[in-house]
Amino acid sequence: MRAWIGYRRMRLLLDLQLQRDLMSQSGLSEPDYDVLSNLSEAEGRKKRLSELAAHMRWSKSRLSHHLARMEQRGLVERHECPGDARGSMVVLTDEGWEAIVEAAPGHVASVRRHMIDLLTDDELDALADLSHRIVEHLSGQLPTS
Amino acid sequence: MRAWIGYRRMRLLLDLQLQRDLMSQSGLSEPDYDVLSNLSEAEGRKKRLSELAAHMRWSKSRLSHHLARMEQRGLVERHECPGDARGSMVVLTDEGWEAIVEAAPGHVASVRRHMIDLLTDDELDALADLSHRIVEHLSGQLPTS
DNA sequence: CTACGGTTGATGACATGTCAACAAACGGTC
DNA sequence: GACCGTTTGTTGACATGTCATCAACCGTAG
Repeated sequence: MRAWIGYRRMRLLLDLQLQRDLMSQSGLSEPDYDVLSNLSEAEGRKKRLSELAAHMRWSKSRLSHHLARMEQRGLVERHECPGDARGSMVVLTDEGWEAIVEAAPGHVASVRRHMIDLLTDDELDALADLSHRIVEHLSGQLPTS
Repeated sequence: MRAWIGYRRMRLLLDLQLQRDLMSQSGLSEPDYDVLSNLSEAEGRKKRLSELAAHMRWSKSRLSHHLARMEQRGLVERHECPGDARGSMVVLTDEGWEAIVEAAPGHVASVRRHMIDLLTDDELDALADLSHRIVEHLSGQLPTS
């Protein structure tokens, strides 16, 4: 029970803090950051919408809505998908690239300050292990979507 | 980094799973459950709105909106607050009490199944300790609100 | 070629959360 | 008692996420 209560409260406060740091430093929300980060690591800074959604474990609907908003801000673009007229390619714009490049160091520092630096090496190992186990467990029984 | 990535993914999947279990078993969302749970433990099954908000670390606005929705479903009621004509007392209705009593066992079982039972005693201790330390750290630098 | 079931992504309605502005009431001071 | 800064809770506008639905497109079977 201690572990559960602690986890809940940590999750609440940590998210709040990171969200605020990120927003104040770069004007990006965490979902924005995740999308940009994923795209920036992709081949050619672009990715098929459904692949992106699957990798992030977002619904296509959510991603589509979010991209619409990011598109309006000039961070990404939708291009036609060669070989599949249904699909769309999500492309990182130069502006989006700059945004993630500027935001990343601050975000990483923020994560270190509020989490990583507070834990011992043993604790980090334990956390990595246990979260990996839980993720494995849950991945097995998620909807195939 | 492993710890960070793992934590992120665990958080995403675990929330999804628990949310779905809870919703399908009892028709309550996690925020609903948290509100009801808090109220059910309170003196006389009622609590001042701002106290409730502070204890849950929700904004008063969020709580007010959420209560409006829960009130429409008959789970809670707003009463006048004796001694402070501004305030409002949030009161658990009988219906709300039944809802939380029925939902609790399933939710606890769900938490055990997807998290607690997957971890060793050492890991649970470690998680409790590290989350407590992070919460302490973050509590120190939160807005006074 | 045509038909058919499955996939892809967009969309509208709606639930939820954030933020800023507000009115009412409080409490201490003069 | 009138004043004034603070606290309380509500509200509206808006950002975000979910769900069901849809049209267009794919691939395959006949």
